[in-house]
Amino acid sequence: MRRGSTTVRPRSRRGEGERLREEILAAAEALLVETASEDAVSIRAVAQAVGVSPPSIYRHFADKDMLLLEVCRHSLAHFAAALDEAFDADAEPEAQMATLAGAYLRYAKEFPEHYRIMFMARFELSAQAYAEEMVSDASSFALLLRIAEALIATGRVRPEIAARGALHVGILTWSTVHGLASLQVAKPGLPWPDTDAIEADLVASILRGILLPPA
Amino acid sequence: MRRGSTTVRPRSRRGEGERLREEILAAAEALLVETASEDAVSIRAVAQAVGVSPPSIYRHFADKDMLLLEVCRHSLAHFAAALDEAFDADAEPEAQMATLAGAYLRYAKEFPEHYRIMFMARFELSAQAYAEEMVSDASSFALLLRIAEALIATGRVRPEIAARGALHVGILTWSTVHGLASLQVAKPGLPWPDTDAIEADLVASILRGILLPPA
DNA sequence: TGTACATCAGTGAACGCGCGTTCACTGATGTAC
DNA sequence: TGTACATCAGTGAACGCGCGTTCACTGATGTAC
Repeated sequence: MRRGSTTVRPRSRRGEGERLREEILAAAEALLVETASEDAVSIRAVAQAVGVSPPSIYRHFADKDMLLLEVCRHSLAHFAAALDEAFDADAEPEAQMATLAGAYLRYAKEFPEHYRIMFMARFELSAQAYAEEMVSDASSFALLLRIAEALIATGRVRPEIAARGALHVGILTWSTVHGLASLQVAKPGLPWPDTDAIEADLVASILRGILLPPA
Repeated sequence: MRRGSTTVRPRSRRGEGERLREEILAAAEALLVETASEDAVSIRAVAQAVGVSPPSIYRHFADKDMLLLEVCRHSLAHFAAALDEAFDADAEPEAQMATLAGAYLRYAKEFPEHYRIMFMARFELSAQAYAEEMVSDASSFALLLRIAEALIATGRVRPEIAARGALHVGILTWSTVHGLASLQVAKPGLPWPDTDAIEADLVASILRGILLPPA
C-alpha cells in the first residue's frame, strides 16, 4: 500500500527550520482526518507524508506524545474558532446557548476525527496540559461558561441549579451535547434516524431542563 | 515488567477443550479492566495471562478481532444485567426512566473500561454485529425502548417529541446520559466538581426536557 | 484385560512487520575576516 | 572579492521491541477391538 507523497521536499533555508514544524503538524492532522484512526499517526507515517526522514521529527518534537499533544492543541483552537464564529454577542443568553449547542454538534459532524482526539481520546499523560488548555480564556469552554453566567444572570435558570454556579450549568449542557456528538462519532454504523430532528429536540431539551418553565 | 501469572495451566481433559475459551475471555476482560487500555489486550498478553501459548488462542477464536468482539458481547450482557436489576416493573414510567439513567451512570463509573469498549470504541468491522446486538430483545437498549413507550403512553411526553416515537425518545435520553458517562470515562483527570449533584440534575433535566410541564 | 490407534489439546519456533528512538554523519548556507 | 568556518537542516542505518499469525509438531487420553 502506497501512502503519503513521494514528493521530494526541498530543504529549508538557513533560519527557516521552523517551517518543517508546521508541515509536520499539518501532515499529522491530515493523516488523522484521512485515516480516521489515531493509530495511523505514527512518527514514520508523518515523516513520509511530509517527505522527510523519521529522525527529522525529533528536531521539533521531543517524542510522539508531544507531537500528538500539539495536534490536539491545534484542534482545540480550530474548534474554539468555529464556536466563536457562531457566537452572537448581541443575542439573548438562551439563544446564545442554543446557537452554541448547534454549532458544537455541527462541528462534531463535520470534523469527527478532530472531535475524537479532543474529547474521546485517552491522553493520559497530557491530562494536566489538557486541563490548562480547557481553562484558558480563549477556549471554547470559557465561552460556554460566559454564556452560562449570562443565563444565570437572567434569573430564568431554576434556582436549585443556578445556586451551584456557572461551572455546574456549563458541565450539564456540555455533557448533553457531547453525548449525541460522541455517539455519532463512535457509532456511525448505527441506523440513526432523522438526526436533524434529534439535534433540534436535544438543544430544546437542554434549555427546558435547566430553565424555569415559562410563566 | 512482569505481567500475568506464571501459573502452569493444567491441560484440559479430552472433550473439555471449550473450558479454555472461557478462560481466554475472562483473561481478556480482566486485562482490559486492569490496564484500562484496549491496546494492552494482545493475543500474546492474553495467552500469558491464561498460562497458555499464543497459538492456542486460535483454536477458539478466528483472529484478534473476533476475540475482542466476543469480549464486547460479554460486556453488553453484563451491562444489560446490571440495568435489568435496577428495573422495577411496578414503578411509574417516569421513575423507571430516572432509575435507569441512574443505574446507567453508576455502571459507567464502576466499570469504565467495559463502558469504553461498548460505547466509545471504534469497532469498525463489527458494526453490523454490534447493531444486531443492540437491537436484540435482551439488550439494554430494548429495555430503554420499552420504558420510552410506557412513558409516551402516559401522555405526559411533549406531543412534538412523542409524535416521533419511542426510538426518538430513547436516543434523546440515551445520548444525554452517555454524554456525562463518556466524559467521565474519557477525562478522569479533569477537575470534576460534585459529580453526584451533576448526575442528579442531569437525570432530572432529561425528564423535564421531554415531558410537558406539570399542570 | 491389553493394546493399537485416532483424536484432541496444546506447543515451540519462526515469519515478517511497523513501531519509537538513537547515533554518528553530511552537506548546504550564511557569516566573519 | 575570496575563503575558512561555524551553524543549521536534515539523513541513513541500526537498535530492540512486541505484535498477529502460521506451521509442523507432541504427547496425553479416550476408544475400538
